[in-house]
Amino acid sequence: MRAKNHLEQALVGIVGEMGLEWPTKATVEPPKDKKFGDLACNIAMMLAKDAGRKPRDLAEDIRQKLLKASPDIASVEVAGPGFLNVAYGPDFWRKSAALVLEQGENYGKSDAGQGRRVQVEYVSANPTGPLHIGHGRGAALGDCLARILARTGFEVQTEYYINDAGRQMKLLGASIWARLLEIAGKPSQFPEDGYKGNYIKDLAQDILDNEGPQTADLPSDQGLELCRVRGMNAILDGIKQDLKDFGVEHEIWFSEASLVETGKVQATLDSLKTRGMAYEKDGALWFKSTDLGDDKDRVLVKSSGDLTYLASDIAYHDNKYQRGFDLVVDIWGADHHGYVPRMKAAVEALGRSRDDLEVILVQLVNLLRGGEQIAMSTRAGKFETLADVVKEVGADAARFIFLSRKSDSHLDFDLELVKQKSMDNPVYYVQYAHARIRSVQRKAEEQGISLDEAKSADLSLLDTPEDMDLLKLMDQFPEVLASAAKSLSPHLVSYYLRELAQALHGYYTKHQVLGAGDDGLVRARLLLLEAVAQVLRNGLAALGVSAPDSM
RNA sequence: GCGCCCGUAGCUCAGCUGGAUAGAGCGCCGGACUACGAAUCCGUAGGCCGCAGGUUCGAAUCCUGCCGGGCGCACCA
Repeated sequence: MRAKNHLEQALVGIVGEMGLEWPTKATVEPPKDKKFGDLACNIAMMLAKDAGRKPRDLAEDIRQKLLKASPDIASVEVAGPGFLNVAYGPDFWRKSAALVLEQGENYGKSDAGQGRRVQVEYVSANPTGPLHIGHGRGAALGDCLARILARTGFEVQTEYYINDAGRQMKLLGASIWARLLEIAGKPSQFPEDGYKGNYIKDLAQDILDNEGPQTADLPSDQGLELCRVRGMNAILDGIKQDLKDFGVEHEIWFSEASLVETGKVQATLDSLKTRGMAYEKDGALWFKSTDLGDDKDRVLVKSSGDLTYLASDIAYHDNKYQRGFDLVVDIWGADHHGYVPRMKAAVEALGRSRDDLEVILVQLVNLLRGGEQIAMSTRAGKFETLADVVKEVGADAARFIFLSRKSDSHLDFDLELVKQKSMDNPVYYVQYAHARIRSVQRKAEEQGISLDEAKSADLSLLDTPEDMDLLKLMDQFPEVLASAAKSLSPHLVSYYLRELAQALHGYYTKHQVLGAGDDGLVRARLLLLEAVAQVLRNGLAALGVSAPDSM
């Protein structure tokens, strides 16, 4: 980050002096291959046409100016079609370690978001049953995204939307009521589309235990309502607990029913009508979403007078923006992708830019055990719950797997593989790097070398290629976070951590720290290791994964 | 039929706001503990980046058309 900023600034200055404009598409980034230096820039190729010169000639000019611009720049080479390959001197890189230690757990943070207010809404599963593994993926993603955004200068709030107003809730009540009557030995009819899981019977039993056997004699409308409310609350409590055990806590739990009851839905519908975005036809109220890129208009109020889910969802998003969010991020299961165009249309109809809503679609999780697929369906009551999976493999391992893939690719989650403490689950690889450093530090203290003492070490003793690799990687961390935030892609962070851990393990194998011989060198290396440990901690914290002192 | 996502090494996947010989882990094969934790490290082999066109000085990356897989196309949520 320091290096990139430094070079970019220098180049912008030089380009300006030459009377040329800095193109937004110009890039300054680490090249694929280390032999091309620390940073490569394509500016000469971008500007060649405007300047009326050959890319390589232009690059040569810039090269000369760049060398004069800063003593930190050790070398500049013109390569290939006109790349500028820039290398910084060791002293420049050594400052990375000092900076990390100085900033501690704040290292990596930036103000890239400039205080924009962002809401991340995720999981939001209907409270009709326990969370399954697919919800876990959304939970990990949303939670991690919120952590990353908070570290990069956004003001973030997390939220869970409870669909407590619709048909599914009635169905839940009916399912429980039927089971309750069954247990009480009364005639009952289980609803055709009802929820068949065993937890429904447990809920029925709980209600009977708490309310007494006479509950089964209630008139059915009262019984249904009791079961609906009790069932929903019990399931919500379970969901909250499961999320908590997974390291996920939403700040706001927002009720759909509250929107309906307070007349917010009606108000939003009225405002759509006022804007000419809604019209009546066939006894129903329609949203004119075709005006805004949807392929057909959508019903808001059914001819029966009932609200559709879309109506309350539009009102919900209206409410979000009224709460002052600049950007709303919704994390949905990929099976809802068809819903995106109408929601984007809705946001526009509400008078916002459609870019003020970002929908992240999370592909389904393919749950396996030893290569064999495990079937999942909430309705049929056959599934492996999130709680079961977390219990079996641990929250850290599960989270890391979820966060190691971009969200729009399918994910194979093999319980047996995830449990293995090998590179099949890189979480252990990264955590081990941290634990290893901790172990060295413990040994150092046993030998009477304190960490505080090491902080005054002479960093110029760090001069091997492996030292430089670690220093350079640490310098990249703030930018990794910023770019993960910008592209809403937490997996960038887990890939980065794997790379840093790899460099650390390599360093560890090649260079003795405590056995370095020279006292000064021992301290310098201890300091380097503490800086690496700090970055590992900061990165893992951004993922919501622990950084253990020993394993 | 229309729409969205995916198709990169034997397997699981990065890379996709175009850039220099396409990367990682696992697996295979071969090495490294009388040194701070071998949950580690080092090395070898392995690729018409689904196919065909197009744009460009330059395409895994952008555009078009096919092929294959997944998911959607309700006055359900």
